[in-house]
Amino acid sequence: MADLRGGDLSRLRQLNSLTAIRALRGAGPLTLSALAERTGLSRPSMKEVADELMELGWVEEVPPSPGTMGRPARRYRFRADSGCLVGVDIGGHNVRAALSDLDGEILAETRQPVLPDAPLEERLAAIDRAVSGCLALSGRSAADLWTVAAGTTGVLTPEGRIAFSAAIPAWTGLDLAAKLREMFPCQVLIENDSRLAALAEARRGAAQGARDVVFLHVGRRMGTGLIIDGKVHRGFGAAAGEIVMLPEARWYDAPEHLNGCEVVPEGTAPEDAAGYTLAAARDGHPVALAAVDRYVDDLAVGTAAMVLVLDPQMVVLGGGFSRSADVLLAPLRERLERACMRMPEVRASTLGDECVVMGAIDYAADHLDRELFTSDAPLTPLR
Amino acid sequence: MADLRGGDLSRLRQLNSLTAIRALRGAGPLTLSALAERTGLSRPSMKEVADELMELGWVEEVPPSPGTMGRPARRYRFRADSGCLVGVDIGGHNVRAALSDLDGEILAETRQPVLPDAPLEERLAAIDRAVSGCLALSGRSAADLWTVAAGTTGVLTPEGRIAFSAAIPAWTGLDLAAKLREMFPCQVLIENDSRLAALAEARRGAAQGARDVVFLHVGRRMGTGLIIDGKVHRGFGAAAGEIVMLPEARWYDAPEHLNGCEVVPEGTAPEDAAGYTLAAARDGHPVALAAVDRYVDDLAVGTAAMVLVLDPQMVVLGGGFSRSADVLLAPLRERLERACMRMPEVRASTLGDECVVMGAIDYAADHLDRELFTSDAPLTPLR
DNA sequence: CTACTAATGAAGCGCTCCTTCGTAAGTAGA
DNA sequence: TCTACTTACGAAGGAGCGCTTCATTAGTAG
Repeated sequence: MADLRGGDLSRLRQLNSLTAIRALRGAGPLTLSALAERTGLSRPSMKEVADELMELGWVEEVPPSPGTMGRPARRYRFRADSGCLVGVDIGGHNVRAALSDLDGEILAETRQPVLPDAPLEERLAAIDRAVSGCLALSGRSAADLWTVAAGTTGVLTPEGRIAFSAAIPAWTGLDLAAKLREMFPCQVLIENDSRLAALAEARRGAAQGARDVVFLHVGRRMGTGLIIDGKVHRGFGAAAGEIVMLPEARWYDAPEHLNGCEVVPEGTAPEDAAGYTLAAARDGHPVALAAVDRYVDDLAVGTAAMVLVLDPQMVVLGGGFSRSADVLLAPLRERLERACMRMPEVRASTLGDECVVMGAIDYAADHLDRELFTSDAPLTPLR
Repeated sequence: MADLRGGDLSRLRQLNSLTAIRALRGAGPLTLSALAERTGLSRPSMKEVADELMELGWVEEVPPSPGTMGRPARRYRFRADSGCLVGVDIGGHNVRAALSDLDGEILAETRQPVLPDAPLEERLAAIDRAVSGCLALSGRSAADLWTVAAGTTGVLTPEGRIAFSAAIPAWTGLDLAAKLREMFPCQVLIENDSRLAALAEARRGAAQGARDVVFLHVGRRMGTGLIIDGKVHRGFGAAAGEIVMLPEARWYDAPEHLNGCEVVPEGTAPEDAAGYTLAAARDGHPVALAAVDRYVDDLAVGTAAMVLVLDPQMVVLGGGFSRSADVLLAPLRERLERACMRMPEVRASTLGDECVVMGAIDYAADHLDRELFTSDAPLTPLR
């Protein structure tokens, strides 16, 4: 029983304007006739709508394409550049940011290294530098910012506070949403990084087109992100996907099989240890293979639990260890095959390190879409 | 990027007609002025819409309510009685059916006993008798049927075939949807019984108002139903919620703790065994209490897995054993409290045996709503 | 230079909703 | 029983939006 509001004539115009914007966002520049055909409106009506959208600044004319038969047609395009979205990935060692236009087309990316145990201010400063860098690279100013979406490790509250973060000690307890709202004069969204990665994979990556996706962040810490019915599933308390907390799922200590393997050279930094084991396994080293086997044994238990609960179309493997997906995928598939009712597709991430920022951009773009296409407010003029 | 179709004037009228229907379905009979206020339309426009809906048969006039100041106002109501929905629960020992009007208001219920190992034809005949009984009780004919929604035990395929049913041997492999379409000349929907029970609890029962619900069917066989974002979650292959298949979740053999307890008298029918244990536990019998403890220990593992994955607002306990929820709830809560990131509310089902048929009715009503309110087809006249 | 193609722009029409205002049908009180 | 008051009804006039039609315009092809 959603909205009980009946429509005015102006409501109809609004609907048609939004339909036109949608059509223009979906395809490149379109002529008036093409636009009319797609929206089902007559040409004269379409013209009127287009004029109004031009006046409001949502749409602009581009030069007609030459070399066609007949009189050259006007072409219109959505002014995706009239604002920008920023996605931020706040990790332990790096703060990444990406800037996109309103269509989610990425225009600039930056990275700022930061130490895991850096004090709070330092990390916030890194965020500021990362975002400023993107703005500078793309020749924008903070006034062009419509939305900043940030993903970070740790368990969040629904309001955007950080309930707990193992990877970033200074993070726990912080009201990140409030801090970012102080820094940026625009809409601010906070989400868990694995969830954003999941979204990116579902939109642009390995799981493109799938409505129900389980994303596994395999790395020194396990994490997951769920896409259900095409949307990020965060749960009532924003704590969905935390199956790593269940001992029986055997995820918590699983990475230790790789980190503690005897093929890892003495004195290796903890974040590099698993890489040696995975590399050795790829070369057929029996001890490393056994370690990978034990790792996948454990990994498969929690994964099977998620698959059995949700029956997703696809499982995507991301995170640090997924660079060695060639070593992990086959044994993981084999175990899941035995454990699952219906075997989902299992794929490796195709987006790599930029996964989270892209997901953040997609998250921001989704939010914008919802605001645009489901609100009852009339279209406002764009500066 | 849903629909790119722009609107005509008639589209506006259609929108307003649907809004009016929606308003009338939500509240009882409404006067023209009340209707106009709720939909935001002006009175004259509302009148025109109402006239049209009357002509098409969707709405009818009821006598004005007496005793009011001023000139008595016309009142209109949605003709919920111009069709009916039937929900069917096909279980091992019983086939239940309920008949409702188009608003989901239940008008008749029937039950047909049937043996678990009865041949296929016998069970289908029981379904026919159960539905016919409902029609007779409410004075309807098969021609009034708009939708039949059936819930049954077992694993389904997305198309409504029965992939596997442990409780009803003759069921496995049956194309239930096709069979029911032969029997009833209307829309036929098939769903897993636990999912329908979950829907009923979310709409009318213990979890009313919650958008994300985990329903546990606790009984001789474990089953689950998930409501995510207010809708039944069936998964890509309609196999969601089958965590009982995961040995580590410790669900599969859990009921044995109750069935095999030594307080159960020799020679008790297997379906009654657990009842003795639960009753003895309620009386404080130490052996029974220990059995219940072991049962809940196991139950909590799989439940914690689902809660950690989904972070639902609520967990509802239904199924045969939930009649003894007083014995089970406290220890279950205690274990979940320790295992879960965010503790959900845990409640007992309030709908009892009629849970599945009610869920089936709600499922059918949802389907009808979607057809009505999201289709672009104009309103058709009702007979 | 002419024929052809395809988009443009203006005119006229019909539908849907809105506002306004006089009228009708009740109740409450003298 | 009559009058005043309240509330709904119904008709009239007006504005906005989209549709169809048709003459006009700006290109390409030969």
